[in-house]
Amino acid sequence: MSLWFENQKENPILCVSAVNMDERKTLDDRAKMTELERLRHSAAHVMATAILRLWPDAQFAAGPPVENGFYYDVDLKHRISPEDFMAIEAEMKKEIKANHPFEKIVVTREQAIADAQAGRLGALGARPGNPSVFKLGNLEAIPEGEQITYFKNGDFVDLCAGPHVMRTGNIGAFKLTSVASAYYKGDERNPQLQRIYGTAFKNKTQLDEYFKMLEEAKRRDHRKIGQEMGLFAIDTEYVGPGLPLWLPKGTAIVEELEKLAKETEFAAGYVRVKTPHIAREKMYLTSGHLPVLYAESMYPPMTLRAESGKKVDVEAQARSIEQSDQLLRENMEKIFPRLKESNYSLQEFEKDFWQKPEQVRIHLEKSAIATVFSKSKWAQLPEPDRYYLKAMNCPHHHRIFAAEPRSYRDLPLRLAEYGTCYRYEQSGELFGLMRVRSLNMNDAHIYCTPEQFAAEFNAVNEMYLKYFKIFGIDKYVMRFSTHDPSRLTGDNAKFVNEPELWKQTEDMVRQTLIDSKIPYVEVPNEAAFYGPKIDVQVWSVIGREFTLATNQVDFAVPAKFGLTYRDKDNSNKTPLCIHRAPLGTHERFIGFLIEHYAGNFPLWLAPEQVRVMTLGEEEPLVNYAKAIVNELRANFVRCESDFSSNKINGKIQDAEQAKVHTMLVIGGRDMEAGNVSVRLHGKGNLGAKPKAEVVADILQSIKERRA
RNA sequence: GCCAAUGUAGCUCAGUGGUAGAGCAACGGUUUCGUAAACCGUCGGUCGCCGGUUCAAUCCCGGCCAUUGGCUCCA
Repeated sequence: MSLWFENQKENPILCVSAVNMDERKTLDDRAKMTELERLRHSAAHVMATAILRLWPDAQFAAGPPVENGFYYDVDLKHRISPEDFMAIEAEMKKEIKANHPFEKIVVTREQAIADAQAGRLGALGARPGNPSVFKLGNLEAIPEGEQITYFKNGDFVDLCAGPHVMRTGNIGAFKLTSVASAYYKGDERNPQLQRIYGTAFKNKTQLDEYFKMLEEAKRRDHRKIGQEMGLFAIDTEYVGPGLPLWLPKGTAIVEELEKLAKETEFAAGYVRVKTPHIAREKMYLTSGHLPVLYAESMYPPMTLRAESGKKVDVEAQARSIEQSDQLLRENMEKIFPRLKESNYSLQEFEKDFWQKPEQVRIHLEKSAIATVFSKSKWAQLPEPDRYYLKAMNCPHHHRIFAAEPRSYRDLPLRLAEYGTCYRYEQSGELFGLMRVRSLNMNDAHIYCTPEQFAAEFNAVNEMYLKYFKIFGIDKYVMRFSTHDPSRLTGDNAKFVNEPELWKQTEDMVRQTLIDSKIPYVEVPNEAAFYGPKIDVQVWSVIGREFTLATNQVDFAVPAKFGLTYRDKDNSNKTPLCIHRAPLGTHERFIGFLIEHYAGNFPLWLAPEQVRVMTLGEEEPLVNYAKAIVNELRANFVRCESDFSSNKINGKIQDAEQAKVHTMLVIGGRDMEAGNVSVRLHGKGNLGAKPKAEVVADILQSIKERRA
């Protein structure tokens, strides 16, 4: 159940996209379950019933309806695989055929605890010695005074607040879809359970439609289309997982987006900067990314240290020392007897090294030398000099702010950059272009005074809306993320420890949102480490949901860098900083656009905007066609040609499959009349038109960024 | 990172304990075609990587890597 806003500003505050109708929603929320959700919730119970018939010792945790179906989390020794689905579905059918009523039973907390301990909850009967452990946990989460209920279908009794359909027979058509894993209550410290997914509908027709829709979604998948259209490639073997290569066609889109951003930002008073991709450790110790708050999302450092004019990889040495083996050392000592001397320095070693014959040197790996040599030297090495790949652009921008003295007259200062960042996302999180390790952010940092904050923050929000209009994005939610005070300090600290500033800035953002009447939802505990933020969550047409744009407040880091401006009263003050990325990253944004348009990009974005093809290869005809190609290319239109000996149907087939936006088909008749025949991708033949008119229309459409 | 599934030619996919096939693409030739596939031929693979079992492994077993579906995390 996802709620979104259809680009309207009617209801100022709004409800949550309840992806999980989970155990701990309020009873009120649960009562709002739609008919279909009830049906799926009931299907989850029936599935549990079936699983218990096959594996009586299964322990169940939570089994809610979700956006496209339902799941039930189960703890079971047997690993359920899709091969088991048939058997489970067969048991489910029996339960549905039996048409048991769903009976609601009200019990006392004492009774519920006793039943759980007897293993009777989420079970077909009492299971001595096998208590319903997860149900006990769920019981604890139910507030005092709230009614505790069971639902019973046939022999199966479950702790459940409902609601359900009347009878098992009301579950029309269902199918198990996948098995995944999930932590109990979503917490990775809890045991890992098997999550069995299924879906259910009122009838077979709707179920079939759903699977058809999934097929359609597969066709639109950005990974598939990106591959077919030659937009990007991910070369895990040579480049690395999560590090996409933009092929020429994809780069065309990248550059159109950058052009759009640059024009928009220029008009909004931004200035552009450029920064390197790496920085020294001090940068991130100062910003707070290191040592804790962002460390696990960063690539490990490159460690450099100058010694006798050579770069030495100190970290590699350290690792090698730990693993060094005696044999290696002995072999090395045969070649370099002085290694046995404790005061043998690296400089001396180097001299000796270069005196050895090449055949010897060639077999000595650098790391082997480091291993043997540094064993005694390690303690003498100076502090390593570490460089990190940047995970964010802000620290570099802060240093640009610091590069010159600033006056209140300079503010707001808006520094923009399409900056490339590198984040070490966990391996299981990588996903096509949507979740990658190298990302190009449509980034900018706005340094302003508290008085300027609301106007600047709003201007950023307005910029989102402007972009969304261009791309026809009408399903989105603004998510206002705040901090969790319990995570300012301690082992699982997630936010900078500035409780007062958190409160002030969160109030400020909330007020700005309310004043501007932008609909939003508030989500606790999801702020950036340096301040509250607004993310814009969108849904691609195939129902994939993710965060595109972001607008974040930073009250903490400018102060850590000692950034100040001279105010009217001649005092030095710390600016506020707004981090914003309305187009998110190229990777995710283009991934989204591919699915949004199903690869059928509007003319201005299309990788290949125009293809000119001829009927035949006669010279005059080809020359006429070439002149058109040249004219378009002279106007920066991405125009290709097909003058091959292929038949026209074949050429058209090729162009349609390549999703070329505009196809210009030229034969003798067109040439004689000074015409071209226009065919639009997916729209068929529009017939012959005067050449000049067609060219002008193409240029105009691109200029206006027509949808 | 965790759980599960998957990995065969550029792409989509067959297949087998005895060192592999199809269609499309690519390349060469023939064809000169008015809006979604003209015809013929050729090339193309360390069957993800490493190890084990076996006379013999792409197939069986183990480890690793990657992808996918989720979990956790996030632009």
